[in-house]
Formats: sequence, structure tokens, C-alpha cells
Amino acid sequence: MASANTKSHEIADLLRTEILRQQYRSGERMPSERDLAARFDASRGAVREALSQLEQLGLINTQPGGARVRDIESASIAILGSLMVLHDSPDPRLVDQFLRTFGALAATTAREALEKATPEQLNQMQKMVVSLSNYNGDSDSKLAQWTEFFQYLGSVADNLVVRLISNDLQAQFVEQMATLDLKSAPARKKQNVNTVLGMVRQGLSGKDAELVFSGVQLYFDELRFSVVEELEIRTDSYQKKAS
Amino acid sequence: MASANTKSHEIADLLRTEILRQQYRSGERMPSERDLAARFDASRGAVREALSQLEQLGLINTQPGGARVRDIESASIAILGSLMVLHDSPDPRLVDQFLRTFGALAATTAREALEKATPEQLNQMQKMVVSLSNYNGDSDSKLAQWTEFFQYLGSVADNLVVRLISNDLQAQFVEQMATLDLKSAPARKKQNVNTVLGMVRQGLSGKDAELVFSGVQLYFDELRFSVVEELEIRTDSYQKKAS
DNA sequence: CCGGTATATTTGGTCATACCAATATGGTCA
DNA sequence: TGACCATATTGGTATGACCAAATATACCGG
Repeated sequence: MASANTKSHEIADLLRTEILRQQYRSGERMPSERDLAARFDASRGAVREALSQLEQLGLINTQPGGARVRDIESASIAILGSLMVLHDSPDPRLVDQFLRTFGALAATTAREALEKATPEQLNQMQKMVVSLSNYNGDSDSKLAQWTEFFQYLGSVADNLVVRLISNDLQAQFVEQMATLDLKSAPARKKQNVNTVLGMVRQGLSGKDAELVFSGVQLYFDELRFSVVEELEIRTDSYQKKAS
Repeated sequence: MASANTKSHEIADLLRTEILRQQYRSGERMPSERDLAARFDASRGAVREALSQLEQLGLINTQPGGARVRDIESASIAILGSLMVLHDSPDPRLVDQFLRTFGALAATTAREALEKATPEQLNQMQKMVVSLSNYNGDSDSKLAQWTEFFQYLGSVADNLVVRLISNDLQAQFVEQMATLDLKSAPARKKQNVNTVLGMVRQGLSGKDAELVFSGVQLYFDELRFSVVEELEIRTDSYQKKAS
């Protein structure tokens, strides 16, 4: 999944996965660069480039005497994508946390966007929401449509901080969700989604920033409930298979 | 400011600053590794390690033929700290965006924390807020106290995503704010801060998550207004000096 | 037997040189 | 003018070497 056209990236990917899977205890020393080079049949230079990436991710500390694995809590947000794809089915708890967080960001972004939007941008936003309401295709392209909508909100809000965070969060999450092939939300949830869309639409036409804020917030709550529920069922069935 | 004990980190810091200051246009080719090695009087290996860090930050793309500078919009959130310290006085617009974003995160974190908190944790949170209300020391240690409070909220909420984001946002921002030596908020604002604190305190004692959510949100709004106002005054006076 | 010190070893940080494959460049030809 | 090809440049990797910092080990004295 991750980028791996060069050997150093390959090594970095492997080591990153191993660290995130906690195959090295926190604080423990990593194998020496020379050992790693031998293991991967690579030069020390390639290994060092890989390690320098891991250090940038906050996963390890390097100093003469040996590189040490850091606590995952002190890592960079850039590892979140990798955390999602660690196992076949992502950790429901992690997805829950992600959607809470991303929902909060999307909601404030929507509010900021509405405050700053020009009439033309407002019109565009309304068109996108209407399109979302009428759409009846597969859930994949619907997800893509939502993504497009939020990206547009981000560009209107013109908030660099939000966009930088989104870079690290959104791409890999959406990608991972797509591979899951989640059934579209059950019928009883569809009602809720339509309600939420109505709130957003109404907020847009009335330039009511708080209404849009709440609408987006609620949308993510709905999404979170259904996705996490589905994931928990899968995790359970996996556990059954294993036992 | 940034880490620079080794030569490769020094090079990375310099190049990162140059890129963020837009001394290379986006899409343009970076100098070749051999040229950079000559410029920094370093080996190509050291330069390559530096470049591999910049690539991890999303600042450049490397491929045979030449490394190219990427659009800052596609960078990682990890560059935010560096962006803050690019100039003597940080960009008010950036600080505004940061505080909007961090405020949203802190507010949801507070809500989540309140929902999950054990009675002991709730008690601890109340004690911290009371301490904040009574405190009358310098603004530096007050900022530290707030930071401590939000970190505690993060640990109670037990949301890894939020904590990872905070790692990349909070440390460098707080550090930068401390160097600014901002006067404590004007008297007319103090009233507002006390109101906000009252909301949070009341929300904590009544286990009213929404009240705490709004309180934290408002606190960051107040902080944002006063800090950005102060920063804009500074920026203006700088411009006057320059003219 | 234990604790501290001096020595030997390991390890990261850096450098120099070399080769290959992918890309970019410049010129040629249609 | 535009498509094509030879050449120079550039990143990716490997090997071998040296230094300084940190670690591990042996040694010694209590």
C-alpha cells in the first residue's frame, strides 16, 4: 500500500510496520544498522535513510550506542495511515477516534467556510449537497462525493492548518474504507442521513453557520456509528474464526 | 530551535527553512545532491539523509533526474511548528487558523473526556479548573497550567488520534507563544475568561458535556481574539519600522 | 560477594569513491 | 515546427574506511 519504489522506502515500510505492531518494546534498542543492512541485503546507507524517515515520524530516537524505539504516543500524526492498515480489518476503536476527530475538524471547517464564502461558492456548495441528497449509486462513489465536498469546504475556509491535518488523515482513511466495501448504511440510518443533509442544506440557504456546523457534526456521528458497528461485527467474526 | 546535533539534521533544518520561505518555487528542481554536498561541505550521504527527512515531511519529491519542491498544501502537519518560527513574529493569520483548529480539537476532547471520566478523574479536573480560576501569577505559568489541563483531558479521553495531532501542534506553538511574552489579556477580556471558566466548572460539576464543550470552545475564541489582536499590532509596527 | 573503575567493543555519524538506471537536455532530422 | 535520438546529469545503491560517543566487559579493591 505505502510507497516503496526504492529500497530505502521498502526497508522503512517494513520497520515501521514492525514497530507499530510492537515487535520491539518501547525503549528497547533496534538492531544495529549493520545488522539491518545484512538482514535486508542492503547497504548501510540505504538503512540509514530508512531510519532517518522513522525518526522523522517520531518512532525512534537515534544516537551513538544504538537507536531506541519511542512510545507510540509521542509519534507524529503521519503514522495514523499506517496504523489503519496494520491489520486486515482496522481497529474499531481507532476508527471511532478518527471519525470523532475528523468530524470535529470538518464541522469547524464548514462553519468557517460558510462565514467566508462568496455567493458563487455558496451556490456551488448548495449544488454539491443537493447532488448528495439525490444520489443513489454505489457507496464507493458516494464516499468520493463526500470527500470532494469536504475538500471544497477546506478550500473555501482557506485554513492551512486544517488542510495539512487532512492531508495526513483523509487520504489513507478513505482508501482503507474503500477496501472494506462497507454495505451502505442500514435503512433505519438512511433516514438520519437525510435529516442531516436537510440541516446542512437549510443552513446553507439561510447562511446559518451554526446549523451547518451541527449538521456536519451529526453526519459524522451517524457515519461513525454505522462504520464502527460494522467493524465490530467483523472483528467478532474474525475472532470466532480464529477460535 | 529545531534539533540539529548532527550534520544531516543541520542540513535538513536549513533546507526546510529555505523551502518554507519559498526560496524555491513550487515544482522547481532542487539543487542536485552533489551541489548541496559541496555547498554544505558535506558528503552526499549526509545530504541524502537530510533530503529523505524533507521527503517524509512532504516538502519535496525525489526521483532520478532531480528532486522537486512540492506545494506546501500537500505537506505534512509536522511542518507547522517550523512555519510558526519562520519569522520573529508569527503570521497572525496562521495563529488564527491554528487556534481555531486546536480549539475545536480541545473542545471535542473535553466532551469525550467528560463522558468517559471516572469520579476520581472528574474530581481532578475540577481541582485543576478551580486552580486556574484563582491563579494570579505571570501569564507564562498560566499558559503552562492550561497546557497541563488539556493534556490531562487528552489522557482521560484516551483518544490516540487527538494526542498524536497534539504532539505535532501543541509543543511548538506553546513554545513560540512563550517567547512572544504576550501581555496578559486586557481587563475587558478577563471578564470573559472568568465567564468561560464558570461554564466549564459548572459543566464539570453537573456532568454536562455540552456545556464543557461550549466552554472550552469559547475559551479558545477568547484566546484567539486577544492573541491575534496583539500579533496584528506587532506586525503593523514592524511594517511601520520597515517603511 | 558486591560496587566502582578502566578497558575493549559496539554503534551511530560522516566521508570518499564507484557504478547503474532513470530522467533531463540538446541537437538532429524529417 | 515537431518528433526522435545520443549524451550529460541526477538519484539510488554499494563498499570500505575512520572517528567519537555510548555500551558492554573485565578487572580490581573493598
